[in-house]
Order: sequence, then C-alpha cells, then structure tokens
Amino acid sequence: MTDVDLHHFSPDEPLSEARPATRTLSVADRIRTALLSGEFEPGARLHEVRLSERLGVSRTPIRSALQSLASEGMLEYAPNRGYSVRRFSTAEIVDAYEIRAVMEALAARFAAERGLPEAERMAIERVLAEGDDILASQELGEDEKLAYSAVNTTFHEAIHSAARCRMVGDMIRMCHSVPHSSHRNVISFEHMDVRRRHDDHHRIYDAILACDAYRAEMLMREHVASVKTSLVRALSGRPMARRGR
Amino acid sequence: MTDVDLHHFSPDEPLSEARPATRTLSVADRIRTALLSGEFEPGARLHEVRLSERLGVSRTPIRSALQSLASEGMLEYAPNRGYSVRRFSTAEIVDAYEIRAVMEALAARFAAERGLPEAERMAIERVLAEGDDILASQELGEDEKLAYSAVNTTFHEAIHSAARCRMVGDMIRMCHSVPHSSHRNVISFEHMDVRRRHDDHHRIYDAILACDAYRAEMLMREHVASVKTSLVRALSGRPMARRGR
DNA sequence: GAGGCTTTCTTTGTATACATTGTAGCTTGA
DNA sequence: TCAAGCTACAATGTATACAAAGAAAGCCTC
Repeated sequence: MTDVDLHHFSPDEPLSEARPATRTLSVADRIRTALLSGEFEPGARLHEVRLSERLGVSRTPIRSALQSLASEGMLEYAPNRGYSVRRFSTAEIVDAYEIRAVMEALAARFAAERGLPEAERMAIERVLAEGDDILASQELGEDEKLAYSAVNTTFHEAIHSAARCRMVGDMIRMCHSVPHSSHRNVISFEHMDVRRRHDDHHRIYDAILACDAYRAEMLMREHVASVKTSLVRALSGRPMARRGR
Repeated sequence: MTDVDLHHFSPDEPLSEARPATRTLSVADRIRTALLSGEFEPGARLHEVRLSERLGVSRTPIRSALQSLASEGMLEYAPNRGYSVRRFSTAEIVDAYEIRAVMEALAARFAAERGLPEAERMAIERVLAEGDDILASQELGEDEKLAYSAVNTTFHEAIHSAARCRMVGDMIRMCHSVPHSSHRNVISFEHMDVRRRHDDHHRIYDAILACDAYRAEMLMREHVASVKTSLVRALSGRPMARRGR
C-alpha cells in the first residue's frame, strides 16, 4: 500500500466536524437536511439513480440512506415502487405534538425521579439565565428570537439527556421529523407567549430539582401541549384570543 | 417473453399467506422471529456472510433486513463493525413498560376522543365476552392461558387501531421489540391478577364508549404500568404481596 | 517478557451488472 | 371509441466483485 489516503486529514476538512464514517451516513445526513429544509415537495418520488448521480455515489449507499430516512418516518416506502417524501396531514402534525407532549413529560418525570446530573443542571441554569436576559428587553428582534430558540432547544435537550432513557430520546427524535413539530420551531414570538413558556421552563426546572416527578411531568405535558393549541389556532386561521396581562 | 412465471399462483403457496414482496422483507421477518424467540444470544454478532449462506440469499437483502431490524431497535449497529443483538438492561425493560403505558394511554384517549369505529367496537365486545367465559372457570389450564393471551392481544390492538394514529402504533410496536415488554407476554396468570386485568379491560371499554378521554387514558396507563410493577417484583425475586380478595 | 508495530485475514462498505417488477404507450379487436 | 393486452421502457431488487476498514496474529524492539 504505497498510496496513503490523506483526504480525511486535509486541513480543509476539519476533524472537529464529526464526519460520518460511511457514505451511507453522509448521504442520509444530506438528504435529511434537504428534507427538513423543504427542498423536496411532499409526495415527491426520490429516484435512486438521479440521487446517485446528483450526489456522486452509487445506488448502494443511496438505497441504504433512503431506508434509514424511511425508518425515521421522513419517507414513505412501497416495495418495488421506491421512496417518496412523506406527506403529513394536519391531523398527523397535531398528533405529533400530543405524542411529543406525553414523551417529553415522561422524560421530565424520569429526570425528576433519577435526579439531575451536574452537567445537565449547569446547562439548564445557564439557559434559564440567558432566557431571563433575552426577555429583559421589551421587544424581541430577530437576533433575540434566534437566541431564544437556541435556549429553548438546549433546555429541552438537557432534560432528554437527564432522563437517561435511550428509547424516550429516540421517540422524541421521531417527533422532530414531523414538520412544524419540533421545539426548534417556536410557533409564536409574542412577548407574552415567550414569557409564559420561559416561566414554564423555570417551574419545570424547580420541579425536577425538587424531585417532584408528578409536577415535572404535568408541567412539561402542558408546556408542550399548549404549543399544539397555538398551532391549531394558527392553522385554522383564527387569531389568538386576546388575554389580559 | 415465452416463459410465463406461474409460481405465485401455484397451489402450494397459498395467496392468503401474505408473502413478503421482496427477499429483504422475507429475510427481515425470519430474523425478527428468530430474535424474538431468543434464538440468538444478546450481544451476539450477526455476520452478513453467514446469514446469507444460511438463508440462501445474497448479502444485499441481508444487509437491508439487518438495517430494518436495527431501526426497529432489535439490533445494535456500529459502522464498519456490523450488527449485533441488542442487549437490554433490566432498567431498559422496565422503562419500556413505562413508555408503553403512556403511549397506550394516549391511544385510549385518542380512541375515546375520536369515537370507536364499528369494527373495533365489535372486536372488543367479542374478546371481552370471550374473556368472561375463560375466567368463568376457577382454574386456568394451559389452553385457557393461551386463549386469554390472544384475547388480551386483540383487545389492545383494537384500541391501537381505534386511535387512528400511525405514529402511536409505530411507537407501541417499538416497545414490543423489547423482550418481556409486550402485552403478548402476560406476566402473571394468578387468577386474581387476570381477573383484575380483565376488569380493567371492561372499564377501559366503557370509558372509550362514553367518550371519557381522561378516564380512558388514566385507566390504560395504570393497566399497563401495573404489569411493570409485577415484573419488577418478579425480577427482584420478591414474592407478590398477599392481598385479601 | 511486554508493548508496539506490521502484516494478514476477516468483515463490512461500495460499485456495478443483471433480474425482476411496475408503468405507460401502443396496438388490436370488438 | 374504448378496453384489453402486449410491448418497450424505466425503476427497483438482487447478486457479485472489488475496496476499505477493523481485528488478530506474528514479529520486532526495548
């Protein structure tokens, strides 16, 4: 073997970027990203040959990647007919919130029952403080919204991690493959709504710290389910009911 | 094409047996069955070449089937190292009950909210009556136990179906790939326990019929979670606490 | 003798050719 | 004109050969 392959160590491909070990994984990542960014129409067929030409690999890793994405729930598969972008009905999207609500609630309960590990406790305290800072200003600009989204994601991920249950994590991940059903998509940035959700975060943290499993579960369930309600209102075109502050 | 293939219509392969459309699916079925019946040791490596020789197909459908089973949670996969039978710790098995409890509870709630379709209503009434008959006798023989297992499975499946939510069904199915975490494995056949669980079934049915979503959810959750408690007792070797009747 | 390196072998990952299935368009007959 | 069937094409399913990564055995050095 005189021909050493240095591609993986070339400076333009930093090692820090965890590069998938196989083409299958790399292709799956690329297609997943494209799907989540809405690059393909719902219902569109994904032709193996075309994808293989476009991505510059053979059909084998393409097929393997498509199978992965189908098992993640992002694609539809029919034997001898191939893969197509899964269509999600409004009902399915709403259901996904309901499912995520009970699963995240379970995660919060597990975290409370099992105790919050130091790393997760610190992460949560940090994002709670960050959220407090962001919400100190009366109006949220684009930067603040982006920053709060990151805060929100980190908060939830810390709790999934604290649940110490792989299957719960897997299932919550499946919910995120449903469009609009991710905690990354904050539905409403109305200052009042964000404040309320941030206050939920504080209470959930308190409940977990106090090992109050029941309260942690109930708070998280309502926290996620409430977003469903906003979504349903948004989808039906009805404006939010006005409330006093 | 002078050579018409009639294999699929030959009398020795009845059409009624839904035969998988591809070798991949057929292989996946065979390996899944083998796994569930405990034919492979936990942690055992599944070599693609050996499987392909044993099952008489090439590596391609084997790989595809293994990938499926890994995504179902039955196998572990590591890039460049292949697939191995997933080990489930006691904690994971117990957690799977907890997850199944909240998911089946959600299914019961959906069924109550959405109304019980005629087909499912009839199926449930039939198995409730069958269960009543089986439990009429004071002692349960092997036949009765088998029959009651079937009744139990049908009851739960009817409710999953009535939930009309594919994702809920998928997630409950994932729980069944965890050993001992299936409603097919009835933990205790103590007459008192079976009676109680059968009574739960009646109440859950009543709640769903009455569109009492909250009660249906709570009853189902406790119904499934109670089996977890029995399992934990059985695993820890402690005998069941004796109770009055 | 122990540890690290090299070499070899085993096993998985990928490419490609071929087989099979599904589909669309055409032909043919009523 | 329409429908049924045939034909050709296009896409997926499978087999197989080769590439590359990992594991294990042997060698060398210290």
